[in-house]
Amino acid sequence: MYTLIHQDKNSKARLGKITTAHGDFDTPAFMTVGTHATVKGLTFQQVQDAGAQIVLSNAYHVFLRPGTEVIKKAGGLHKFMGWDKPILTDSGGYQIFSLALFRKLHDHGVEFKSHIDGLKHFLTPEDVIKIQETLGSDIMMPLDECVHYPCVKDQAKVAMERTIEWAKISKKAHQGNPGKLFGIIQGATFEDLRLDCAKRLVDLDFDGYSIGGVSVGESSNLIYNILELVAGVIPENKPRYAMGIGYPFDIVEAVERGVDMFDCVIPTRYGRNGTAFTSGGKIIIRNAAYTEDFKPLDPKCGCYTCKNFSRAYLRHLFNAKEMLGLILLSLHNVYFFLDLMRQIRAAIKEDKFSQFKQMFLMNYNNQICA
RNA sequence: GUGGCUGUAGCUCAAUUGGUUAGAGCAUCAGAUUGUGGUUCUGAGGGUUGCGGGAUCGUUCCCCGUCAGCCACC
Repeated sequence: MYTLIHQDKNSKARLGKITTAHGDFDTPAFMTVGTHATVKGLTFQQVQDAGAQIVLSNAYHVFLRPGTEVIKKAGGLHKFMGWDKPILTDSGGYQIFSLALFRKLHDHGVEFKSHIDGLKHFLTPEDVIKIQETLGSDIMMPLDECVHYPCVKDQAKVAMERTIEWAKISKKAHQGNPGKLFGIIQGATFEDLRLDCAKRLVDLDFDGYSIGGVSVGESSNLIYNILELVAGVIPENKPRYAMGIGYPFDIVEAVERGVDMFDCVIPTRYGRNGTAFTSGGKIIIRNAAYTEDFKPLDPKCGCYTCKNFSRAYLRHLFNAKEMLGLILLSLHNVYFFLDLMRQIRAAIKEDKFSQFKQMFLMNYNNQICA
């Protein structure tokens, strides 16, 4: 499934390719998030034009609405949403964290009380695999338990053990399925738990390994530390996926530590809330400073938004609460993240990742666009 | 012209019928958002209470004058 194409000579950054039933994608890869079978605000044509080779969706959310029966009748998630390239589906493990008020955890599964209609749904690890099979997911995540930060060690260990147990059950339930299945490494910020979890999941031999339970409130340095530690024990021939990461600088730091895959709501959520990411740092487009700023968001960007619209116009759209503002900023942010990945891959190919990182962070932190 | 009602933050309105530093929503300004619960959350600035006088220890509140707006009647 994973082919290592080139290992950067001066860092752990690596260039690779992942093969799925719906085509290949290059790594390091960023997956735009399409929780409800849509990348919010964008058509899949726009997502593809921005350079996306794979998108992420969410089994639990799609299971709740429209429901797996509808997806089945539609001929699978790809056909339903009109995207014929790879789809990775998250299991609902993150919803154990993010929807903590709506669920009860048990050793054999999780009971969710739907935030949509209040109905109770008990989901086992087998159920979650079955849902993802019905969706026709190319890369599946097993049900896992993601804990809050800070978390006491005893609690982190319980969640980790449960996650490993569920991983075993998921692997068994997944047998014979064409989709790939990853193992999710938990263990919060405790190095011994992380190493123990990684080792035991590697022994179970998954198609790839996710590093979960990061970016849940801890500092960047703690995140980098765990990523470096865990990436170091995942076999070289398996992809490493840092779930929910992150800011552009987080992605660059993680790539340097050998991480291959990322997903994050940041480009679309920030886009909807009026923040753009640029090579010169973050731009909060509502700020009065842009009232008469007729430059593009990022003069170095080749996206439709930057080629056609000014900061002043985008600020106007946000102030007037016009939906085009959300769309244009989401489009730019998605393009920016995907373009960042293209630049990262190009740098690794030439063994220049370290120089790239240094330049990128310098420009980004100096706010040269602002 | 006469009578009545209303004037409080940029806007719409509060202020326990005279009592600490006149509040709120919206707007403005700034910040937050990490495997998405789709316009959210947090903070800040902003007042000569139309203006002038008076009574009172003390007034957005009571009295007088004046200005503005609205309504009714001549």
